[in-house]
Amino acid sequence: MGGKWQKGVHMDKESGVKVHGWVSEIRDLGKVRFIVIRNWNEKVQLTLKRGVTPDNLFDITEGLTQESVIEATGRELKEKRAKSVDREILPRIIKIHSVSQSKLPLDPNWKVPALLPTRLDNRPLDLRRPEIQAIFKIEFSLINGMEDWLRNNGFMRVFTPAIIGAASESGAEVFKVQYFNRNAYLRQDPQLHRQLTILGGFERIYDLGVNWRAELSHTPRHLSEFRSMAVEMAFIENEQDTMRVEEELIKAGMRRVIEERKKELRILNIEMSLPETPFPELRFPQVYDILEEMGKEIRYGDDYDTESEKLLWEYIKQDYHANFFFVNRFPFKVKPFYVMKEGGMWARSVDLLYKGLELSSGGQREHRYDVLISQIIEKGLDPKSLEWFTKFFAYGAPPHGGFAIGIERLAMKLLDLNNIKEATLFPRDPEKILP
RNA sequence: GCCCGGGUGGUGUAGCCCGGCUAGCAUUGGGGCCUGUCGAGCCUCAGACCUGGGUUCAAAUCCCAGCCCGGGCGCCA
Repeated sequence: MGGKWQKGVHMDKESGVKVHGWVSEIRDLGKVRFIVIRNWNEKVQLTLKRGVTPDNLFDITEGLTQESVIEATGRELKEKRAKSVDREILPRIIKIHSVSQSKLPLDPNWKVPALLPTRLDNRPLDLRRPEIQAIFKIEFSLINGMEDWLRNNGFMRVFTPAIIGAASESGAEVFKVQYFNRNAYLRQDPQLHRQLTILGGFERIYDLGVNWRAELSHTPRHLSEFRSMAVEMAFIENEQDTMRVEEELIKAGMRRVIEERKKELRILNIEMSLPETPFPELRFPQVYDILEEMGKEIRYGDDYDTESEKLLWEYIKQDYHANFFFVNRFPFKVKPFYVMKEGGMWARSVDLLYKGLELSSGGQREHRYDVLISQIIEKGLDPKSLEWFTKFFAYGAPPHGGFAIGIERLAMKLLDLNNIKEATLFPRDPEKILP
């Protein structure tokens, strides 16, 4: 008999409804026993009554523990009497798939909240909580909305290598891996291969993938392994084109979340509304003046620091009533060799900040072979070591640019999470690689 | 990597300043009572001072080291 799947529940007219899930609560009142199960869509109460329910169901559920996995078939009450569940069922059959040990390492019912390290050590149990599942459902919709927007606007998804033969030169520390009989590195950004794909004649691409950073960062906004939505496009006029794409992309992701994750947003108590576009743009060197007015002195030509990011957010909130904003024209000396210069000292290099946190870096890349080589020399790098990358610019390179948005950072800030690990299923940091 | 703060039953905490008697509470777990509970209730039992060293008659409490965790900074997404 083929039933149909509806909200994770198997429907079948003759035998009634079939439900499954993890046991959330058991309340035994002697002659009546309530078993509440939870799955990723709903909570269902099984009501067992002496005299109505077959006696064997009382027997087999006698030693049942919280977090055991069961399946039940029975009649659904048209008017449920249970308050805090979605449905109530009088079971006829109960099948026990797995009995959980008692003394749980954390309580998914959250009667006693566990701390983050405990939760991450026992992540599969933590993930059973509806509010944690809500985070990842929202993240799924966010990425889906972004990908759909990219596809609808002519971008093609590509996969670039995660293992690279030479450490790229962005300054971030890389993980070394044993590659047969020599050393290789895990990418800290798909940047350079995205550019090489552009040189391959693919004009609008994105790479949704993993990046690794071997930095000893102990902060609520860093991971050793994180994912990014990395976009690259050819034949741009200037870096403004990448900014227009980036803000629409973010908006499209948020629009999708608002459309299909109302329930999850409510669980997390988040009111999400679409930001206005275009996002405000601040530029160096005016950034120095803004900061100085706010009492923060940054030397002309230097990069700003974490405190400045927050100050600039304050400024943007007051003057533009916005939370997203771009910072453009960073000093060339604090950016990598491949960015396009602007007026000698600055670069067409753009960061996107949201609520005071850097979400992405990007901008226009240098596509002129001679200029690229001279910038490598200016940075004090060995042109020979980058030849594997630069030599293809000698055979025809279009103007191009792009950006990479940190997925977990975006999700973290959209959902007001206070640690990026909350937005990661199994986060990796310098200490933690298990589970 | 640097600077702060912290590790008490399975989970979350009180106690630490000012060392001292069965280390308190909640939740969880075992047993019992209850036919509509819903953070069920009531009775009862069980379970802990991160590791190592030092000071002292006596250390969860004071000192040192290590390990682990959290926050800030740097770096970045």
